[in-house]
Amino acid sequence: MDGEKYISVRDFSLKYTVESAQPLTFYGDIESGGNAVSFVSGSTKVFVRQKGRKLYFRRIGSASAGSVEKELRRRFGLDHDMRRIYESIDTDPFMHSAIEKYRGMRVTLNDPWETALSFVVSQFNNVKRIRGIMKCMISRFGEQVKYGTSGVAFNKFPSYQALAEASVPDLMRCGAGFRAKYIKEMAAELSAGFSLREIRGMSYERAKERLMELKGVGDKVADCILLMGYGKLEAFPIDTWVKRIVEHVYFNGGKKSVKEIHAFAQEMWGKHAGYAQQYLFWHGREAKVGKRGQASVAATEK
DNA sequence: ACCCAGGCGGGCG
DNA sequence: CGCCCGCATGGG
Repeated sequence: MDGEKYISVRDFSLKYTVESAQPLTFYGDIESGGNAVSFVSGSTKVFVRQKGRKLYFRRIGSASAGSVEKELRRRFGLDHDMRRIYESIDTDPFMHSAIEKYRGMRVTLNDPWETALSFVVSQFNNVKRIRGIMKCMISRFGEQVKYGTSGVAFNKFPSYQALAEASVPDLMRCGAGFRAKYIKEMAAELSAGFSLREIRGMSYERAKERLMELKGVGDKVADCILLMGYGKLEAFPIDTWVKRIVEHVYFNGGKKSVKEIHAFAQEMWGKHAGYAQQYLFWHGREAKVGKRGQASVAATEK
């Protein structure tokens, strides 16, 4: 392991990024109130912490410092043009306060398989339990890596082959519940040759259609995979929170179908709708928008 | 006890 | 198509 190096950053918050229920949140180890995190990338364990405009990192494993820096830039969206993105999603008072409150939160870009597994596990589930299930699967099914004589050891992210070979009861022992059969079947489809690589070259619409052929992947999970696994920033995942928040903030509480909300989001935020979604989701969730006891919020207020 | 959680698949009209 | 239901599990 080499010493610590750093990347200069601006409009970046490691804390908000890792806390906001993205794939890394589900299996990375968040420390120091969100200002530090460690995670395994390939066969290398990476430690990251932020102090002001410096993002410090160190590593255990074979990857070079240069490749880790490149991975961090890619993964944390450090090269996203935040000035332009904020400009295009700062459409109303609600979005404005979301941006103000969580400035620096990035949409992360993760491995497609890691993203797919994370969001299949996320369905009809809560963040705390998703974390527990992901960590269990990593420790039980991920190949163990050891470095040096000090006995430093950690597990790689499990391969889909490993999960395809696992039994449903084994997966359920990690708390996966009724999702266990989806996980096994999706892993089996990938092992049988379903190409996640080919998705990369497809249009958003075609890619979504293709991903939804996987067991356990529906409209919402497909959009999550496209947004956080492929960097398709126009994807707009609609979960119970986003649906409730959009209805409450932009339609005065009126019920809207998922289809109507997709159309609304595209019209409103276009190619950066995915960024708008992440800020809507996190700000709305923290403020309990549309839930009992929330403070009043509306797009037109004030 | 009861309700909910970053939904999806399957069945029905 | 759209609608409705069941689904494992743990925490509030």
